[in-house]
Amino acid sequence: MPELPEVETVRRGLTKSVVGQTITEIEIRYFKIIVGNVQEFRDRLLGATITDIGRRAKYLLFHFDNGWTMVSHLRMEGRYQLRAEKSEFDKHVHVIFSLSNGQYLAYRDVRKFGKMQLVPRGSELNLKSIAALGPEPLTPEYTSEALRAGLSERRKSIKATLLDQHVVSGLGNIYADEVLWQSRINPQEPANNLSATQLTTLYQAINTEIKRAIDAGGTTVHSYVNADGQKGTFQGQLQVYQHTGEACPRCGNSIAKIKVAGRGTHYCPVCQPLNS
DNA sequence: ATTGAATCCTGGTCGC
DNA sequence: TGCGACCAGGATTCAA
Repeated sequence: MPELPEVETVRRGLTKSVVGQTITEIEIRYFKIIVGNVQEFRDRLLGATITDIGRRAKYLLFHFDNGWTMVSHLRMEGRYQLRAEKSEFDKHVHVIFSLSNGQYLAYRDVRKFGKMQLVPRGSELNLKSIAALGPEPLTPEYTSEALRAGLSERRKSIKATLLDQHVVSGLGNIYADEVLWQSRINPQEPANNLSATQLTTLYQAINTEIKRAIDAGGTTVHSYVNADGQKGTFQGQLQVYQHTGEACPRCGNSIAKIKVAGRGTHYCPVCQPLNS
């Protein structure tokens, strides 16, 4: 599942490969990927040139020279592919942009959970879903005080709270498990029950982990591949995610997998104990 | 206001 | 070998 580091990696790859390109044709094979009127989506992007690509948390923001911005969320398995021939796309490709350089930029999504939406440039941050996002790691808005305040009013588990994009944005199932392990916090610990030390440790771990993952080009799990077709390497640095039954790198005990808030959760029961 | 459940999807896995 | 049942999982919607 692409999280902030993976989306940032995709953003950088696409910035190199498609900025400056003009959309000459659009083929939409599965309409439900598009939020809003499909015909308007198509009409507004035909002839438009990509000027730059931004990002907010896990949302990609394709800015066009005609004043429109395409907001794209990859959800579970969405990814972009750049190919020389349309025939190279399989049945999971749902939207194909023909580019002025003759290449094709496609959106592929096996589970069809991803969404694309066109909004006037500058209004994307006002979208309900984006406006409600909490501060994201590695930005001035993400402070230890913001984290403390956000967690203090949540009684549900810290794992569920980290997945909730309203407190901190950009984390998903992989990095939530990893930062909790780094911080020696039990995933089921109520968010408002963290000690001051745990809060400080968690705050730092989130920044550090996200930065390291971005530097590594993200984590490649299952279907995730960035726009260049390259794989990120951060999976080699994961300590608990998908390491069920293996030895905890810190204490040697067995990594457990449980379900928290409906999500598979990996942790070490020995060095991530519940607070008493 | 917060919280939990249901929802969307398909490939993979399991049991027979 | 095949087939039905079940599951994962981010964000949204709805209900409590």
